[in-house]
Formats: sequence, C-alpha cells, structure tokens
Amino acid sequence: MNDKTRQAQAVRPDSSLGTRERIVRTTSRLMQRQGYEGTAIKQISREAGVALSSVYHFFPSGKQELAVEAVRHADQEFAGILREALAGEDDPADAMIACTRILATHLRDSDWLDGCPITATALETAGRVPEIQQAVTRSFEHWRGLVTEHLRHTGIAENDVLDLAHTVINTLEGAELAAQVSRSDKPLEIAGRHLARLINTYR
Amino acid sequence: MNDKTRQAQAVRPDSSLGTRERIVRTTSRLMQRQGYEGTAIKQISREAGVALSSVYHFFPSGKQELAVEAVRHADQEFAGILREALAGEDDPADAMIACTRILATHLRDSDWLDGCPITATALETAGRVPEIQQAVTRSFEHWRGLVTEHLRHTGIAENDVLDLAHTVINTLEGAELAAQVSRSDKPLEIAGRHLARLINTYR
DNA sequence: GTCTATACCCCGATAGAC
DNA sequence: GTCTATCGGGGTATAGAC
Repeated sequence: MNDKTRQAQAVRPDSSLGTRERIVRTTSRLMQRQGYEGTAIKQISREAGVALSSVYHFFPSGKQELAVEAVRHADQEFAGILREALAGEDDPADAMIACTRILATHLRDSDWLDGCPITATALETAGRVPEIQQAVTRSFEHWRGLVTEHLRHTGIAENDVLDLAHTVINTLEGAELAAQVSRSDKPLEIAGRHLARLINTYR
Repeated sequence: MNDKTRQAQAVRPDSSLGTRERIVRTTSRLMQRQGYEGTAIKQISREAGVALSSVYHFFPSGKQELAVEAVRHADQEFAGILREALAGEDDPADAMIACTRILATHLRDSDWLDGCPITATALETAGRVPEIQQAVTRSFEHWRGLVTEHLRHTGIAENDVLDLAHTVINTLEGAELAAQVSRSDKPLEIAGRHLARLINTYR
C-alpha cells in the first residue's frame, strides 16, 4: 500500500559525477516528481547510490538545506531549457511556440513525469518553509528575467515587456501542469499559439 | 524541526456539519496548503475534531480514497468561485478581470495560503496515483467547461472558444501559483488584463 | 460511531568505527 | 567520506470495548 512502490522510472544520474553533485541532482529530480514532502532522504541516498551518512556529510543541517540546493539546481536546469528555446528564434512570437514545443518534448520523453522541476515543492512549502519559498521566488524571477531580456529588443514598450514576461512564465507553468496531468501536449500547443498572439498585439 | 509546527492558521470547519463532511472539508483544506504527502490522517482527525477511528469508519480503504473525495469537494468549491465571478459579467473580457480579482481576494484573505485547492496534490500524484490523477483531470475539465459555456454566447467561433477555455484556466492556474509564492496579487492582476486582451482579439 | 490502545513501518537525524 | 546501527517520533492502518 505504499505509494513509493509505484515509482517506475529510474532517476540515477551519471556515476562519473561527484558525490555531492549526484545527491543534488537526484534530489532535484525526485522533488520534481514527488514534491518535497513525498521525497525521503533514504530514497535519495538509495537512488543516488550513496550512503545515507554521505547525504548528512554534505548537508549537515538536513533535508531543508538539501531542498534549497536542489531548487537552485533546478533553477539552472530550467533556465537552460528556456534559454535554448529563446535563443533559436529572433521573433518573439516564434519563440513562444519554440518554448512550448521544447517543454512538450521533455514532458513526453519522461512519460509525462518531468514538468516544471519546482512547482510541486513551491506549493507544498509556500507560507510554511520560508527558506525554500525564497529559493523558489528567486527561480521564478530568474526565468522571468530571461523572457524579459528576449522581449526587450522587439520594439515593445518596456512596461509592456515586464508585464508580458509575467504572463509568459505563468501561462507556461499552467499549461505544463495541465499537459502533465492530462498526459497530452495539447495545453502547451494552445498556450504557445495564444502567447504568440498576445505578444503580437503589442507590436 | 518539524515543519508541521509551522502550521499557523486554523482549519477547523463549522462544527454543525456532519462528521463525514467535516472530514472531507478539513482534508481538502489541508491538501490545498500542504499537498497530499504533507497531510497526515492524524492531523486531519485532530483539526476536524473527530476521532482517528471515525476517519477510517467513513473511509475504510484509507488515505487515497479520502483524497479522491477531497479533490471532488475542492472541485465543487472552486467551481463555485469561478461561476460567481463569471456570472457577474456579461462581457467576457470583464469576466476575466473579475476572475483574477476574486482569486486575488481569496488568496490575500487567507494570508496567501489558499490558492487552487488541488494543484499541489495534482503534481505530487501525477503518474503515480492514478485514482487521484483521474479526479484531478475531471476537475480541470469541469472548470474549463464553465469557461467554455461563458464564452459561447459571445460570437467567438466554437473552435476558438474551446482553445481559449484551455488557456484561461491554465493562465489562471499559473498566475495564482505565482501570486501565492510571491505573496502579491500582481501576477493575477496582469493575467486578468492579458486574458481580456487575448479574448478581444477574437471578436 | 466513537473511544483507547497498539502493531508495524518508515521518517529525519545521529553515533562511532573505520 | 563512507560504513552499520540505532534513536525517538510520527506515519498508516487495525482491533476490540462501548
């Protein structure tokens, strides 16, 4: 009756990495799929292939500290995906389509398991674990900044750019959630078209 | 060091309700704030003011069955909020503003704790607990249907209405998440304006 | 239906040998 | 740094009296 037994897909990262890095990556992936509360340190040590004591060696103050580090890692990972999608398209409307495409691909390739890596953790800890909430807030700001930067060279007024960056990130978040739950890329495909259309009304 | 001790705001529902209803409502509220994994049945019984055995009396097969019922309750609750916001405005663009306003009010009044009641649970259980995932999927479809219905009497083509309903719900989800994490109604305010603008491009 | 008590397990975290 | 072993507590779930 333990839900953990439903865990299907392996998570073990490249064994050539250092121990600390393997722990962080494994934690990040598990929190992406199961959230903060649903991820046990024992499971992390098992899936990372390291001893439990090693986890506490690198993260002496425990789970919370490790979670913050995992969110920071996820921040960089997701930023890389965004940057890649945005860099390939000069036109901002095309860039939106590219973003939703790449997110859909990642989702499908992981059998709809790997959506935004921090959303589950963000919701579980909002208002209850300030250290994690702060790391989450910084990630969202970081990602929004990437979109802002991309929209800035398009002739759109600065105020509109800042507002658009909010809605771009938030709509991507919502559409990815819907795609994950419904196991379909349709929500993302629609979101891409609508974001492109919305941006074009400002040009 | 127990995160549960950070639990600040009380949750206890009206004591005039039947026991079963109190259990479901308490579960729904706790899962909204802490997710599925973060919510213990012992905490539910404590906050609902009922014996642990009563929980198992009404939900003999345990936590999962109770969670499905809680998602169904949250479905109705959130649908009520949406319906209320949509019913007050004939113009669909105005209705978007009304939706984001009412969501922002609920969030602020709960000290930014009560966002979408099922998102955290949805993400934790996606791909791992099919029974819950199915209840979540139905809720999203239900809410999307309410938006579809509202947009249908506006002269917008049926295909566009169906697509718009997706993005309306998904953008509301994403903006509410961002508002909750950043403790600000700004993401929702922006989302309202952008959804109104997007809809107006179809008229 | 609700009470108390408890079985059994996994949780986060720690200790001390090596 | 990693090993094994373990502590105290809380997790889900159950039993049986009332």
